[in-house]
Amino acid sequence: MSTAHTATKLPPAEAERHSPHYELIELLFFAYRDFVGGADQLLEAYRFGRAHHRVLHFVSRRPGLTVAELLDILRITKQSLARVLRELVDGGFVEARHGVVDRRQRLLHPTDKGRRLALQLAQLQSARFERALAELGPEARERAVQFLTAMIEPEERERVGAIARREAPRRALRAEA
Amino acid sequence: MSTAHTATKLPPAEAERHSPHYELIELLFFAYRDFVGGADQLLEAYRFGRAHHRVLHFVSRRPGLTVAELLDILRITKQSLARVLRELVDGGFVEARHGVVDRRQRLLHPTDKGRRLALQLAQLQSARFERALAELGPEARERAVQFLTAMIEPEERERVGAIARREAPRRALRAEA
DNA sequence: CCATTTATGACAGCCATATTGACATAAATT
DNA sequence: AATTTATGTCAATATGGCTGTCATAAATGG
Repeated sequence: MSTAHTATKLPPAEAERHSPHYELIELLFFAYRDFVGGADQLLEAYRFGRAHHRVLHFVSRRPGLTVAELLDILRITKQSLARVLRELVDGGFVEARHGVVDRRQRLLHPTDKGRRLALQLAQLQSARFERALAELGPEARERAVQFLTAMIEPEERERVGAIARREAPRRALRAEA
Repeated sequence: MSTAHTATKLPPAEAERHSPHYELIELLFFAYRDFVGGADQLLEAYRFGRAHHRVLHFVSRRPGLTVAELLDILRITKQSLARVLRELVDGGFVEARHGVVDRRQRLLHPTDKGRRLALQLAQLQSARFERALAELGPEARERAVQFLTAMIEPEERERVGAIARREAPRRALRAEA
């Protein structure tokens, strides 16, 4: 595979001269599949899909999130978000309060019911991390954070980190009704 | 949040008494999104989707794979596989040779064209690992393998490992035409 | 104050990926 | 000869995306 392990000078080859990290590629594929698999099952009971989960998750994590911010996080289109958001609102999992500072905005909040479901889902996925970390050493958590962060596009990291560490939105104050 | 943070005895709670690992959950979400994102772009040029990628990947990794084995790896239904496999065969990326030992089987092989595309995709994703690992220490690779393995369902690990380490299929010899 | 931009919603239609269920065929196994 | 296995196929359906277009209300800039 593009090798040439003889002792020649080995032209660095534009793409990548090493054999690909197949093991890592596959482990990440299977790890992610199991990671989302558990939640999917629970969601079925509510007739929700992954899209609902993602929306509910970020709304719970950042109450008062605007639709635009959510679109930016999820990187989907308004139309794709519309249906799942409507279903979550109709089902009483999320509610939208119109902004006071900017009354065009719909600031999204989880209801108690939404918070409970979001927590349940987070605990499910968290349990997998908990078990994995327990199998590894005491520094495993910190290392996992570093590894996963390194896997994210550098330009994205700050934004992602802000969400993950639950910092205040960079937008100014946003009172709401 | 089912809390009761008053200073009562705090029964250990069946599910999980700690606050969930939100940071890890979100980092994995974003890391995976970026991980598959690059390949998705390349695949568009061929009018293929992720499903095609997965099939091509595993067929390239395990030439001679049977349809049943592939279904077992991907955990999708026969019908879901049918279209993408047909498109890959029609496009000349994969070819099926009927088994000699068991003539019902279709042993799947990548063509040269298929191998090239698979390699290109693997290099793309591999480059992300390469960059990430370079940012971390020299033991990062081994640690990543351990972490990702720990994230996989224990009962799945052996099977996954067999694929990832590219061991011979557990089924006996399978000559082919 | 008017024009423009912004935040959001909504409709129609399309595509990709997956599902289930039913049925068909050929080959292997008992 | 009967059954099981490996595979294929058809029809119908769900989900989660997409694009394009249009509408409305509110904010903002000249």
